[in-house]
Amino acid sequence: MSEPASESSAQRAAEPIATRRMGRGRREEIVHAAARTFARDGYAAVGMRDVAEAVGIRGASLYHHFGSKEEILYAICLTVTQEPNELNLPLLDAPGTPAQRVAALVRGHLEHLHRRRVEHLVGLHELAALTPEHRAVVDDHRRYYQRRVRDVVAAGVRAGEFDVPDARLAAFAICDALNGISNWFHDDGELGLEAVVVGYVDLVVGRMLGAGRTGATA
Amino acid sequence: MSEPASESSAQRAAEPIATRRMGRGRREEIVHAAARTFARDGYAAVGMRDVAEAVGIRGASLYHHFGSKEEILYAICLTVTQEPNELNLPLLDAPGTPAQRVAALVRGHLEHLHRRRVEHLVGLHELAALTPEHRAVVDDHRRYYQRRVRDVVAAGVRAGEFDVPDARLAAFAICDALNGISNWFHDDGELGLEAVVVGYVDLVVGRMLGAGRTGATA
DNA sequence: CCCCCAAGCTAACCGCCGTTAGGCGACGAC
DNA sequence: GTCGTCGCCTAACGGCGGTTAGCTTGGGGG
Repeated sequence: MSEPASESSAQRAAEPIATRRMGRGRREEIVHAAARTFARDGYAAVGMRDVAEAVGIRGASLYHHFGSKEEILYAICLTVTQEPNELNLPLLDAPGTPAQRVAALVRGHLEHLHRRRVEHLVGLHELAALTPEHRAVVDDHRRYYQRRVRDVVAAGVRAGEFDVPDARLAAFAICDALNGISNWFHDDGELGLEAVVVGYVDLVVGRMLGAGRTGATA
Repeated sequence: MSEPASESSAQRAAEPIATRRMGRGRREEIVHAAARTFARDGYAAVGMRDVAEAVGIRGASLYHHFGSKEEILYAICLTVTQEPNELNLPLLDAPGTPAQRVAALVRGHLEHLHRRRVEHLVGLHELAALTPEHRAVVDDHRRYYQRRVRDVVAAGVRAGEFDVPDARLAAFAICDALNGISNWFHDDGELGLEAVVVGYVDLVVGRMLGAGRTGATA
């Protein structure tokens, strides 16, 4: 939806990023490889040459796809803020009770967290390295997500389905608990993704929000 | 060199004699100043000269107190992992029901989070910059804390006071929700610390752990 | 009274890393 | 065919920043 018109693309040629369709797959490849490296060693400890090596090219060649190192980080951060907004938030607009919709959001959030695991690790920890403008965009996306969560919680409270004194606090607790998962979840751990999804839907919807008595969590 | 630069002489004159005698407190002063700077600009973007300027000395002089920049970061990380272990975990050994003990831990945790706010911001986000050995120590402290939380949750479940299917998941959710607070809490916000403490004790102990029915949370 | 050490300073090094300049082969369009 | 341009290359710059070396000073213990 939101197409951030970066001024840096104007200096390069009369061809903005949006029309560069050739390198689209390449861009995603670079972003993903960079995310993996950043997640393992930290953004600051990884050089452009390292990122380039991860995709089999030379460091300077990266500048044919991205204007700067920070732009790569920005792309990573967008996939963990903008993408959930586009994929998960529609679940809150789907038909059903607030409990059902929150449950669907929790599941969708965790599946996205799992699918883009390395990107989330980077996007949660390396925000300080972003340009102030990019940081503002990312923060806006995240704030909007939290606000939508808060709104659906408040709606559930008004409908008598949820029972929490403060929808704001509950929304914060929910979002923090969900996002924190990416810090400890491992594919090879004792807990499978589905077990975590079921457990967190129960914890969040059934217990924290107090919707267990209506039995509408499934 | 008979006449030093005006700037350094001004700094020297601005520092009373008290600075000279503080051999022990100087480290803490540096750590706190560094934490504030790291929290605002990010560890990588802050140079030793910046940290030094924050305490009124020159960059090279920092090496009389710390062996490296990473050692300062390590000290910060210890105050947000080792210190909670020493201050908060004893609350779990105090007399009382599991619900009361968890409630006390939540309060203690949030108060420490507030007292060492900048240190927590750094300690949560800059772990990647630590030496592998230091990183291991910090991770050990954090794992131990989480394990103690899990154990008291499990104890409450065995005592019939809590009602959660998986103590591990509940402990993760609790710790993540608590630590996440430092990312959004502001002293000048609408929510005061005490309101957050009360709200989270209710959310975590009363609702997530299901101890509301026994009325033992206070 | 003298010596030593803690704590600070200036100067400088040096290696890393983001970034730029300019060239070269391949390939699709005309 | 030829032309442009896309993607990649090599070479190199520029400087930032952590770290070291060596000096000065002031205060406290012997």
